[in-house]
Amino acid sequence: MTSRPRLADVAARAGVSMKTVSNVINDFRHVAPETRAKVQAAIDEIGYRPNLSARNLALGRAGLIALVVPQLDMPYFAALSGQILEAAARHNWVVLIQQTGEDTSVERDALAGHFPQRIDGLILSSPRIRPADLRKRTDRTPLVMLGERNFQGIAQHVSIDNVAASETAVNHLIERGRRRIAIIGTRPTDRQHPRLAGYRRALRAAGLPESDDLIRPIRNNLGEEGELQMAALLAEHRNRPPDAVFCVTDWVALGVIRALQTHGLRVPDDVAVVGFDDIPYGRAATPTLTTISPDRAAIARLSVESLLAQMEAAASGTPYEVSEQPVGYELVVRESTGG
Amino acid sequence: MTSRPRLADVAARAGVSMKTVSNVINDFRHVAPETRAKVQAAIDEIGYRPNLSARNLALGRAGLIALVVPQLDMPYFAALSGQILEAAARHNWVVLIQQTGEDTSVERDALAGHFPQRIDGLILSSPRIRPADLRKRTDRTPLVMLGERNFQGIAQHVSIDNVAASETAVNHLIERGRRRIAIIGTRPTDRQHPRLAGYRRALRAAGLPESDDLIRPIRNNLGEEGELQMAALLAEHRNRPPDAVFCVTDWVALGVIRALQTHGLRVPDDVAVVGFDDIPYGRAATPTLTTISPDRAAIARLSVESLLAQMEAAASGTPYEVSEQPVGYELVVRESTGG
DNA sequence: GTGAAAGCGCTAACAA
DNA sequence: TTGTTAGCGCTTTCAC
Repeated sequence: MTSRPRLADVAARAGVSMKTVSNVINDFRHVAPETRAKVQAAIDEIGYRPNLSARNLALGRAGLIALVVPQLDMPYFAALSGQILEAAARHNWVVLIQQTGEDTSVERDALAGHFPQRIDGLILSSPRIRPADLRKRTDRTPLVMLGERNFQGIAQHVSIDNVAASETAVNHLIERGRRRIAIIGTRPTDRQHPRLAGYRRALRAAGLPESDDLIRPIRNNLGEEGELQMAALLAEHRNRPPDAVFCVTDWVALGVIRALQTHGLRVPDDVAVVGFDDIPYGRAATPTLTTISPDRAAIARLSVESLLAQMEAAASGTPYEVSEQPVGYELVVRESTGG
Repeated sequence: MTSRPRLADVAARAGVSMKTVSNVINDFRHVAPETRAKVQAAIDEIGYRPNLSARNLALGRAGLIALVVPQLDMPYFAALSGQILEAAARHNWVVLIQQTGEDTSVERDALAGHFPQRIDGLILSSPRIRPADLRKRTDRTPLVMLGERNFQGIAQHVSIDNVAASETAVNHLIERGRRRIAIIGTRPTDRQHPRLAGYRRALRAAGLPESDDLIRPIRNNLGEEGELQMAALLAEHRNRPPDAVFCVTDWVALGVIRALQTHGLRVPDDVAVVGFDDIPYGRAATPTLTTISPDRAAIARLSVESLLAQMEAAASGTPYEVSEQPVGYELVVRESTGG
């Protein structure tokens, strides 16, 4: 056995044509059961495995979908990527993971289709891409956007309902008797921010006052940033600190907890904290973190399936109607809001 | 423009042959500068990008290397994978990430070369694979093993010196005046465990007593497991708890810290804690975690380069001598051992 | 239900 | 230094 067995070798061994072997491999109907068995036996005997480069070349596809995320070592994206890998594998796709390192130009390049390889589809999870960027896009590669921003009618978007989820989180704080609730991770003027919108809706529904000085922005999604902003908040409200904080991500929430503990405040007794994302650390932290847990498996599955649908639409000339595709989420109550 | 431009289109436009275009694309010497410029102009004008399926088919390679890790959402592997992605991209490889989910049979399948695609090389990071598994391997795909176990002369192994690194970590505790140092994450009888060996070496060098009841195993690398084992340790040594704990991973260390705080012990005042791996959470935890930080970028780079060297050796018929390839590490001192 | 042959886009002999 | 051409291994018309 000098080289790997080819389809022709299987055909020779089974005494059938290449077409028949191909039919068996691709699970086509209209193959006589005994022919199928004979071919399968030959495949097993010589240990044949198809050469994907050749198949993809013949089919005119790349066999590759790209997943663009900020960084793989950010826990939310690591978990998400893991799920997408599995969903893609179920459709025989290899996932080309591209890290942007928070570099907007890399994200724009990805949108424009500038990849080291040709790709069949693109899943883009990038907090920085705006609807305007998408409108400029001319590349026709099937695209799915992830993340909290809305892309109404511009691109297929798979996401939880961030407004409702945030409202749920803040309602939970209100139900636990909290009245002075801060939000860390957005600026009061950001009208497009769904998590801020949910926060406001919950306060309003409960008849609680909204005050912009309990809203603090972050420059990036890091624990250090949460720590900094929480410290600033405490400094500004020395006499009357908030009794709860809603953080736009778990990662920020961990920093917030650090700042609170550093300043001698107890979590949740003095200040309750809720995060967002349900990253693995939330369960190992002290205290464990209450959070919104999106159904990541569903996000992965629906994203991959949408790519497939877009390809099929393109192949058949049917237009593909983009939509906002909602997925489920759950409030996970842990120690940081009193268990 | 009905279909994507091909190499032949570039050749026609530039008025040269396909061979010349190929030479330019692959950056061969012996192309007249002006010819090169002309071809490059044509490439830019029609927006040509090579079809990798066709190239790989012609070259008889897959253009793919596989990376096998337990789970992408385990922070150490997420960070490592991110680095390997980048190192591989520099050599024009796409990385097929395969998650084993701690399933040993999946790991064995990977070793045997059972992938959904053909691959050019394999990087395997799996705590469960033993030298014996490797000896049975007949598949000739270039292989690099990662992780703490040694594979002397059986497979290329890229890793920090785990014995020395552990000794460094424990020495640090000793220098801070700790005398009763526990280790969590191994059983006293495991003679092959490099981190246990380093722990023992440090104690012996300092003339400290070794006692097997300060050594606790874990069933898997989880915070919950660290918490459990630390609680058990405290229960057994109620009167005289250890004054420091060396944990075989950061993930376990976070659980250990949880258990200590739950039992009213202060970290590091009462008990100092050192972890291993330098996962991102260590910086966001309270207290921040002292740890051994392996040079992950070097691990990634050397792994990919070794695959390349193995392929070249195979192509030229030269034997490839496997070795233990050491990479650097660093002790990062943070709050959990007193800053 | 099965077979023969053309072609997917690229590389690399071999020629010139 | 550049051109010609035969494959790489698979799918897929089209005939049987």
